[in-house]
This record gives sequence, C-alpha cells and structure tokens, in this order.
Amino acid sequence: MGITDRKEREKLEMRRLIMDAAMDMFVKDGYEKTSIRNIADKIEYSPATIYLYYKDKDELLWGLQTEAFEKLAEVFREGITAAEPIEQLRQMAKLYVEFGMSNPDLYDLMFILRSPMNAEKNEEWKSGSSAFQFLVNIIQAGMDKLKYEDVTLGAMSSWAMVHGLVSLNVRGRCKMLELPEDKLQDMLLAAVDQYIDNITR
Amino acid sequence: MGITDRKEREKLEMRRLIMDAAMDMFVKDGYEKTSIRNIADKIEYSPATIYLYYKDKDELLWGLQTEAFEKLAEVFREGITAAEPIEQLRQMAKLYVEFGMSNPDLYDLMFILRSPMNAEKNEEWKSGSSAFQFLVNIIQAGMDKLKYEDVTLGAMSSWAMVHGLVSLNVRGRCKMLELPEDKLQDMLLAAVDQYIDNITR
DNA sequence: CAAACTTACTAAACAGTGTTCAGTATTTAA
DNA sequence: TTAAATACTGAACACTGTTTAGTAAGTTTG
Repeated sequence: MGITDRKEREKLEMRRLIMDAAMDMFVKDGYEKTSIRNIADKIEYSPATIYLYYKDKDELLWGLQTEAFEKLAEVFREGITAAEPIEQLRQMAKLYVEFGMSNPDLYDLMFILRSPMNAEKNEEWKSGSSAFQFLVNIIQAGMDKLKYEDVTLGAMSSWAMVHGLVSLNVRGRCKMLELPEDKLQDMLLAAVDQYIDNITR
Repeated sequence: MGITDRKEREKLEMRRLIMDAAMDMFVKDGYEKTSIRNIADKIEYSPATIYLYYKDKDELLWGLQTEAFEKLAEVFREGITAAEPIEQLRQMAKLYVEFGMSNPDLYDLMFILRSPMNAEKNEEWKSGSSAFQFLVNIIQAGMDKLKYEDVTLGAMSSWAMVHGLVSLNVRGRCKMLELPEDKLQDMLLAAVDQYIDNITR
C-alpha cells in the first residue's frame, strides 16, 4: 500500500516543518516569543494543526531539547581531541561553558526550563542521560589521576560546576561583578581551569 | 500635616498586604499559580489596584526576591557558627544547599527566574550583592588556606558549585541518577564536602 | 462513476495571563 | 458647600495554551 507510506512520510515532513520553525524561532527570538500561534503563523497553518502532530507544547519543547542535545554532542565530538582523560575533561568543560554562553536559549531548554521535563512523564531524559554517560566515561578513564572517590559523585560535581557557572551568567546573576562581556567568559574559563587543577592529583 | 502621614502609612500597609499575600501564594503554590488576579482575589481587591502599588509583576517579584534574600541571610546568621574561615565556608555551602532544596520556589525567585531581574533595570541586585559580599569576606579571611589565587574568582567558583548542585536538582535534571529523594540531598552535601576539601591546601 | 467513509485542517471558543484606562465613589481642601 | 484630589474598580485589550465542532478534500467501496 503506497498511499499509507506516503501519508506516513507526509506526517513526518509536517513534524519536521513544525520542529524546524520552532527551533528557528527559539534560537532567534527566545522562549518567550515562541508561542504555538507564532509557530503556526510562520508555517502558515492554523494553531490547532500543531496539536495534530504534538500532544502539547511540552512535547514540542521536548523535541527541541533532543535536537539541542544533538548539537551539543556534535560540539563535543569535534572539540574533544585530546587523548588524555584529564585533558578531555578540561576540553569538555570548556566546550560546555562556551556552548552555554553562546546559545543561552538552547541552554535554557536543555538545563534550566521546567516545561520540557514534564513531557511524557520524563521519558528517562534519554538525550541528557547519554551526555552524562559520556562525562562519566571520561571521568572513569581518568579516575587514577582524579581526587574523586566515587565516579558518579565526581561526574555530578564537575557538571554542577560548569552548569553553575553558565546558569548564573545566563540568568544575569553575575552582573554585579561589573565585568565587560568578553572578560566574563574568560573568567568562566579560568574558573574551569582552576577547578580541573584542583580535582587532579 | 497628620493626614499625609497616615496616607503614607496606609500606602505602606497596602504594599505589605500585597507582598505578604504574594509571598504566601509563592511559597505555598509556586510561581505558576501566583498571578496578579489570584493575589488580588486573596486580598479582596481588584487586580488593577495592585498596579497602583507596584509598577508591574516584575517589580512585585523583585520585592519578593529581596525578602527571600533576607530569609537566606538569617539562615546564614544562625547557622554559621564556626570560627575558622574554612569551616565557615563549609557551613555556608551546606546551608545554601539545604535552603535551596527545601525552598525550591524561593530559590527559583532568587537565582533562576529571569523576571525579577528585569525590574528597574537591575537596581544593582542589592540583596544578592550583599550575600555575595558575605561569601567574599569569608573567602578573603581563609585565603591562606585556600588554593584560590583570586578572591572574586574563588567566590564565584564556590557559588557556582553549590548553585549548580541545587539548580540541577530543583529543575529535575538529576532524576536519571534514580536516587531516593533523601539520599539525593546527602549526595549533594557529600559533593560540597568534597569540593571544600579539594580547594583547601 | 457515485456514494460512503476517512483524513487533514481550521474557525471559533474557553479559560487563563499581564496590563491599561475611563469612570465612580469617597475623602480632603478651599 | 463646593471643588479638587485620592482610592479603587469594571471592562476591555492583546496575549497565552488548548479543545471542539464543522468543513473540505482525499480515499475506498459498491
């Protein structure tokens, strides 16, 4: 039955159309401006149509989040070039910070916003988990040179460190330091370096 | 002129009434349920009245935030009992984590939500700044026993660490670890201990 | 081919949000 | 007692996410 196949295909295409438009608006105009109605306007369909392809806004955001994680994974894949685990960890941490600082809205979606985490009663947060596993593996590999006693606790700590740096900045809690925009990122990277040094034996 | 005095007093009382109601709803039902209309309902005034006392919702949230910082300051005042700077830092970090985990909505307001930071073009974020200064002082005092080279960078790092731990949890990014609720907080406190040990020489 | 069924889509509405403004009482001043 | 200032509100505006009834087109069947 070729018709069912085509329908299936068209359904996927429609999902892509919606997803791409949403991602576009999200990256360009941020979370606030990305409403169902605005997305619908952009793809020239009625708002109700979107609900034929996504259960609700959370499910749509969940999809965006997954794509964002793929972006970050690629950043890691291309940017982590060192052979040594500690150096890998250092690279990873810096790439993470740079990614967060240059894609604040995507960062929101992945690590700050509550909404997409409600979708489907948290489908195990697959994309997030695999990114975390990646970190766990690096730490596992460098465990002999790290001061961590527990791998998971260590992974969580280093993640918390970089997330803390990025999210405080992204949410404007570091404005009081009154540093020029570009100096700020240098400072964050310096903090990362310092942290890696401190956890290395 | 006694009348002007009374009017002034009544104005302050009204602000208090609004603020208290808002804080109540915020702590009890969270950010989402705390709408201008709901607050107005609670104090039995029209929504428009609130706008006679607060420019917009951001300004109201700003007020709530300031009060939340006072709560945290008191937690520090009562809980930091050690004489030694390093121990003070350890206590402070743990109190911070505990505060965040037991008051997730207030924590949101203070360190995560974007809204209140827009009020009045960020009035220097006075309450936040003084809390940060408190941290800076402790770190300054213990600088000889700390591995930090720069006080500000050190303060930012340790803040980022605890904020990272709390905010990842508060926003449900640690669910994948599949830990029982109470074990989680123990893990966070263990991470804090580990961090303090690592930055101490 | 025509009739019956199925799918894809939308207009309109519902209930909620923050916010503004004209108008009404009440209180104060002249 | 009248004029002016103050405190407050009902109703509206422009949004939001979401649901539903209805339409128009495509597909299958007799």
